[in-house]
Amino acid sequence: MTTSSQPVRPGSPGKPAPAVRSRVRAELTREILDAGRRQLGEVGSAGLSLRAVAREVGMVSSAVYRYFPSRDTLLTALIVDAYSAVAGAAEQAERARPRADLGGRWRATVRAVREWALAHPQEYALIFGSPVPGYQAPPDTIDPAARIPLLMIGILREAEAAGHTPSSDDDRTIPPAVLADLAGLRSLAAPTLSEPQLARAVMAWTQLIGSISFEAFGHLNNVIHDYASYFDYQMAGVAAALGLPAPAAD
Amino acid sequence: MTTSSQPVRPGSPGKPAPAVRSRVRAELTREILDAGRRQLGEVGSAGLSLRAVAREVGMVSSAVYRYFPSRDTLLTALIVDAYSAVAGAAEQAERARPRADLGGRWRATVRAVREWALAHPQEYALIFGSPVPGYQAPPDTIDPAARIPLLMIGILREAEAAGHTPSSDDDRTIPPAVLADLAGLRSLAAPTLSEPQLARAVMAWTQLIGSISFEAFGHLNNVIHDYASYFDYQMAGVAAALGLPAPAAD
DNA sequence: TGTACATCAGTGAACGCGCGTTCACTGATGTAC
DNA sequence: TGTACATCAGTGAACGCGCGTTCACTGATGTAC
Repeated sequence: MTTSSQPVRPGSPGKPAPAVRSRVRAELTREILDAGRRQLGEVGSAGLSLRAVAREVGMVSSAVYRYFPSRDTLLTALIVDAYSAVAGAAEQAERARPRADLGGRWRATVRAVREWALAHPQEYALIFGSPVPGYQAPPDTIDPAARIPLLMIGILREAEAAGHTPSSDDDRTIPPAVLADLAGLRSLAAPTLSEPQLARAVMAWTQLIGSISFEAFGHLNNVIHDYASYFDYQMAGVAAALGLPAPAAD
Repeated sequence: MTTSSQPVRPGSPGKPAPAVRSRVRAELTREILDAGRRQLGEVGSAGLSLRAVAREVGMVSSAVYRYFPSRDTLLTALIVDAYSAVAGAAEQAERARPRADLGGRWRATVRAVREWALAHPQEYALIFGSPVPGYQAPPDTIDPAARIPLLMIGILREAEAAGHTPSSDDDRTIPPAVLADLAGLRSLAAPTLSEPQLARAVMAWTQLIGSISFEAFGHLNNVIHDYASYFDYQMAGVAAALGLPAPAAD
C-alpha cells in the first residue's frame, strides 16, 4: 500500500539504470507520506490537507494526485503506516528480550507501545482515537492492526507451553454468547489457549490501549503525575493475572 | 455555562412579564446547542461549523455571535453538556437501584455509561476520543468530568463501610511514586479508601472507558459480536476484583 | 398612562482565507525499431 | 548508435465551495421619568 512501485536495488551496475523514474517515484511517495505525518502532528487527522502536504514537499497541489488519487487514499496510507510503525516498535522491543524471559517480553511489548504513543501522539490518535468522520477504514488496515494483539497472544501461548497459567481464582463461568465469540477468536489465532485465558488476553489489550489513551488524551492529568510508574504497576497486575512470571532482572 | 441567564418561572402572573427577552434568549441558546449537538452527530467535532449551526436554527451566521462569542465557546458548551449528560444518565441509573445492592449499583452505573455512549457516539467521541486539535479544554470541564469517577468511588466507600473489601490476593507492594499520587487522590476524594483499593478504582475507570471506546471505535469489530454480553462479563470481573458483592437478582 | 431614550437581537454584505479536484499543457524520461 | 514515438511527472489556472469573524444597520423590546 505504502509503496506500490516495484523495489529497485539502488546500485546494480550491470543493467544500464533501468528504473530511475520508479526509484524517484518511490522516494517522492515516501516524502509525501513524511510530510503528511508531520502535518498530522500539527493539525490532526481532520485538518490534514493535500494542499498543505504539497506545499511542504515543494510541489504544486495537483501533482500529489500522481501519487495519491485522493485525500482519503493518503489518509489510509498514513493509517497503515502508523499501525505498522507501532507494531514494529513493539515487535522489536519484544525480540530484544531473552526468549525465556516471558514476563520481560510482555513488559517490553506494552512499554514499547506506550513509548511509541507518547512519541507520536497524533499518529496514535489517528489509529486509536475517535474515527475520522466520514472515513471508512479499508480492509488493508486489518492485518497491520492485528500485529500487536497477535504478538501478545504469542507470548501467552509460549507461557502456557512453559507451564505458566493463571491461578484459577478467576473461575467465573463465561456466558454462552461470550464463549461463542471467544471460540471464534481461538480458531483464528490461538488454538491452544483456553477461553478464559483468551478473554483475559482481550481485556489486557483493551486495558493497555485504554490506559495509554487516558494518559495521551489527558484524562488523568491532575490525578496521576508519574504515569510511567503507574503504567508499569498497572501492567504488572495485568501480567500477573495472565499467569506470566515476573520479568527477569534488568 | 450552558444557560447564563437567570431562570424565569414561566407563569408568574403577578409581575408584568419582566423578562420576556431573557426567556427567549435562554430558549434560543438551547436551540443553538441542540443544533450543535446534531451537527456533531453528522460531521464530528472537527467539522462543527458555526455557519451550519446558524443555518439549522434559521439564523444568519453572524447572529450566533450574540449567543456564543466564538466557535470554541460553543464547542466548550457542548463538551460540558456531554459530560453532564453522561454523568446524569449514570447517576440516575445508579439511584434507581436499592441502596443495599452495591453490586447492582455498580453494574447500573457502568451499563448506563455504555448505553449513553452507544446512543450518542459523537458526543462520546468528543469527550473521550482524541482531543480536538488546537482546542484547550477550559477548567469548566473539570467538575462535570469528575462526576462519574466520584460516583464509582462513592459506591466503593459504601461497600467498604459495609465490610465488602477485595480478597487480598493482589497484595503487591505499590511503588513509592504511585503511592504518592494515590495519596493525593485520597485526600481529595476518598479519605477512607486504602491506596491499593484506590489504584483498583482508577484502573476500573480506565477499563470502563477503554472498553466502551474499543466498542464504539470498532477495534473489536470482527472479534466480539455480542458486545453487551462481553461488556457485562468484563465489568463483573472488575467489580469482583474490587470486592463488590454480586448484583441482586433483577 | 405616555413619551424619550437605551439596550439588545438579528440582518446582510463583505473581508480574506483554504480546501479538494479537474484539466489542458509542457518537457523530460523511457522504449522500440 | 540514432531516431520516432509513448509514457509519465509536474505546472498553473480555474471550478465551486464553505469557513470564522467583523461591521454598520434596522427594528423591536425594555426602562426611566
